[in-house]
Amino acid sequence: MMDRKQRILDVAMALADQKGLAAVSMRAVAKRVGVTPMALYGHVAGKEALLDGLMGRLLTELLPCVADLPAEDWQARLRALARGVRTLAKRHPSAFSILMARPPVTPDAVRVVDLIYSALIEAGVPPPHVLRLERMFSTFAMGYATSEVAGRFGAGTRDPPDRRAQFPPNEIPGHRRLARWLDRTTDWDAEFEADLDDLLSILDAYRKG
Amino acid sequence: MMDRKQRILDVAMALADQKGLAAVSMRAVAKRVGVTPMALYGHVAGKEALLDGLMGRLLTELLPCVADLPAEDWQARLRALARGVRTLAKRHPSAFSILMARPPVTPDAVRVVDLIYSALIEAGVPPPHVLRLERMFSTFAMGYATSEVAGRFGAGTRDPPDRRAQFPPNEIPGHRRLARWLDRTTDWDAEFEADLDDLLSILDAYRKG
DNA sequence: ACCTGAACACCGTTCAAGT
DNA sequence: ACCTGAACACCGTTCAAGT
Repeated sequence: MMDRKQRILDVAMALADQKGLAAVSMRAVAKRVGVTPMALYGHVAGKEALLDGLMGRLLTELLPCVADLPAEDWQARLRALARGVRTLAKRHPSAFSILMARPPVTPDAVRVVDLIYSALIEAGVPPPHVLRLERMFSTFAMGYATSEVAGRFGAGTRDPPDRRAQFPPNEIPGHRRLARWLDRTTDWDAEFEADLDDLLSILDAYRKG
Repeated sequence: MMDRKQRILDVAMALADQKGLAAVSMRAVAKRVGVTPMALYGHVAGKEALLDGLMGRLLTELLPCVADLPAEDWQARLRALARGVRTLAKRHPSAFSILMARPPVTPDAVRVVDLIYSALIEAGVPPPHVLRLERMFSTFAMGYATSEVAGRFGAGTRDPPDRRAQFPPNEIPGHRRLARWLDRTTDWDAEFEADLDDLLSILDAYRKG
């Protein structure tokens, strides 16, 4: 038999994937594990610890995305990490939001940060800028993925003619001028890659070697 | 007497500010309003609608941050918006997370997006890029503010010597090489401004006029 | 060491009833 | 039109008790 704690986290993640994060309750997890709610407390300190455990799972799942890439190819590694974040968000859309909502406390969080630090150092970014640019890079990747799965993108432009019709024309002049483009559908993969290009071009400006 | 719905949202926001988003329950709001929980349902469709109402409040509070700035000064407007987002997050740290967790459905969400569209158009960014760069810009500003108030920044580096000590030295080589800088405290205001500089420099590359 | 049962103080929401 | 009371099906967690 498997470690009980791992089984609990398996069940919690499956529940999040199938029914959303709101359905991840101590009682629902216990029922699926086949045990009384109180039995969970022997393996997990409480609900908060359960969510931290899910965060750990997410970060562990992210780590292998750079495994095949040599340390020298820092651009490929940064791109792979960013794409990995987005893939992770699509695999676990409900649980993913934990990553932006709570402080990262697991060891793998430090490992992920270290992958980005190492890539930036390899790129020749001076150390004082590495810390900041790591945060900028990860903030963008997580923010984009979160926005995508949470529906933040598209909600403002979804059914745009209807929404725009609610406003007097001069109140939202930007939308008015962009109407032609707002009615197009967006290729989110392509947009993400274009954003990555722009961000990597920023890094270029800081490289010294 | 004030509109009941506005009073309900006042109370909900105050509750979020004082006791966190988890304390914003229909029952707790009703108690503070001085009414039975069921009485709320006449003015708000349910808990979800209540949270949408809070999102509306946040966006309405953000809008005036560019009021004094002329449309021509698009750089000042973008900077003011980004700073406004961050100020908003500090004023309502708990409620702020709603903005990244749910699709923006209020009219003011469209108005905020329009301010950024207009600034980018004013800057001379070609229309096809405006939509993408608006999302990149807002994703960054919201992501930074969310990370800051949710504790995502700093958690990995807080008490860094202790955390680093848990790892064999070669497993996190980036942290090892950056140890000298990791032990410094970070000026988050300055970091945000530096990030803004970098993002605005990206926009510069797309300007045509 | 690991689990259970009963209990406490909470949730969101429905529904029928009151004024 | 607006509110209430009782009820239903849930929560997280404590505590004493079982094996």
